[in-house]
Amino acid sequence: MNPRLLHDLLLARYGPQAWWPAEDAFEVMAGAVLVQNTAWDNAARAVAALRAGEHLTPDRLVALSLGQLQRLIRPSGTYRVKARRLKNLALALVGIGGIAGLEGMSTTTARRFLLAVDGVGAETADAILVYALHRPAFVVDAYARRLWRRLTGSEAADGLLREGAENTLRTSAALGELHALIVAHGKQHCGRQPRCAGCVLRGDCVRGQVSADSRYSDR
DNA sequence: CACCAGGGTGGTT
DNA sequence: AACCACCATGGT
Repeated sequence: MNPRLLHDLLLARYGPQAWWPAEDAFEVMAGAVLVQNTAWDNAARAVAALRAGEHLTPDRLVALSLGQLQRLIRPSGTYRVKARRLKNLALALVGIGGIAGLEGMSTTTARRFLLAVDGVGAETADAILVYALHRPAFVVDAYARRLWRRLTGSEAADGLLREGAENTLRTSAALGELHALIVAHGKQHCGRQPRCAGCVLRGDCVRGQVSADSRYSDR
């Protein structure tokens, strides 16, 4: 399965996703926590509330009481958990001198730093790396695993999927677009019919856009 | 009414 | 290492 081919086919079908419009890096980071297991519209309400109160910096967020923070982000769901996680992240950033401290790190160092925050797992860390810091990182999520499974018929460790994509595409723009496209494809398309998720590569759902012989090409 | 959404953690087997 | 309950709101 070639990530570049997948990127090109999905892009041709769904178009540019213009994902994660945010005013600054910390807004992306907060959004990445708030969207965990949550529909984006609900996370966006919480982000808007934080923005409206001008709380979207590490220092301002740390200054909020837990109760105030919980009240502001309530529409995003699991708000007691997320309030704690946002504070953990903001506090960790304050500890390294703010966003600049994170931007000064190499991508692998930044990734370790983010993963050390209680409440930031691999998916959230990679989303922050690619969408907030514009690093070449690929977000492996449930859609990507399912697509891989259906295209190849086998399982693969998250790390292998991630490195495969990162080693092939190499730019944050392409890797961020690929993840967004996979999500767009995964949610809008054939949610739980096992035979359908691979249609973009098989060419059988695409109405003449994709030739049927452009399917497998192992990396 | 059930089920899901741009997950992660902590506990149990 | 593989499961599992839990978190909790808003939309369909």
